[in-house]
Amino acid sequence: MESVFEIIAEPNRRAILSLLVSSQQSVGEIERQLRMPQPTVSKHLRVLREAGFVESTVDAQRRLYRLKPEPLQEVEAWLAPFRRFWSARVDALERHLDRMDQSTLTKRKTTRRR
Amino acid sequence: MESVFEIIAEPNRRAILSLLVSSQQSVGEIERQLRMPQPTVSKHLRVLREAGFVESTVDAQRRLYRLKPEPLQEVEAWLAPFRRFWSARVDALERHLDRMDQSTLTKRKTTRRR
DNA sequence: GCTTAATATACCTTGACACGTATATGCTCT
DNA sequence: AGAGCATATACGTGTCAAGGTATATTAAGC
Repeated sequence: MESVFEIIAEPNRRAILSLLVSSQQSVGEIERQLRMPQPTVSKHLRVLREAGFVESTVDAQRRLYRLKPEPLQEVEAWLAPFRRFWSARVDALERHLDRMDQSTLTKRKTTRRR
Repeated sequence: MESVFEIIAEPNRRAILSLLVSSQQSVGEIERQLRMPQPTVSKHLRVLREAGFVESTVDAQRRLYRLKPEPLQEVEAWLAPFRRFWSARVDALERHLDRMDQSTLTKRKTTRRR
């Protein structure tokens, strides 16, 4: 389980991460919201913690888990070069469509991205 | 091999994708540049093609592979909510640093993101 | 101090997938 | 048509990680 990509390949872990975007959560809260057995949650949290995706603080018997940004920023960084690529493709497609059919130009313009 | 995340979990596949950012490549070119056995390249390309990451066109005996944007945009989309989260964290850190040490303010400001 | 709640860990089993080696398919050129 | 190159597929094997069940740890409250 070396790379950040292997970590987020697991659906349950992605679910946990998405859940933590809103706010920190205890193990029990995660368990209930995602309907997964407690050992499963704990094991995935361990993987996420060791990979730096989350950190935990102690609150009585509970442990509160919250996100840490670095690993996902690593994914973001890997993705960056591709972003240039696909926005170029979208632009090219739009230019192509503009030439093909002027009648739908207005409609498309309103929903154009970037 | 359902999700796009499982696809990009494999390091060789990520290498192939990164290689294709610059331009389309034949199987042999990929094989040589990444120093991996030909069946390995072909098998990974098959996975990438079936998942929509790449498409191929025939050029005599060669097959030229090029990127398709959609699956990686899916990753991008999943990542989006987290981006809000970590830029907030960075801002908080910067404010904190601004208070701590005014002497380095100028230098940091020049390299600040977003 | 004992019981209960919250979380972590141990152990086992199963399945998936990446790799290597060998072979098949397909195209080109003479 | 046959030889040679480029790419794809088949098959057998080993590894590793996820899940389930059971149990251990730690803290709280009476």
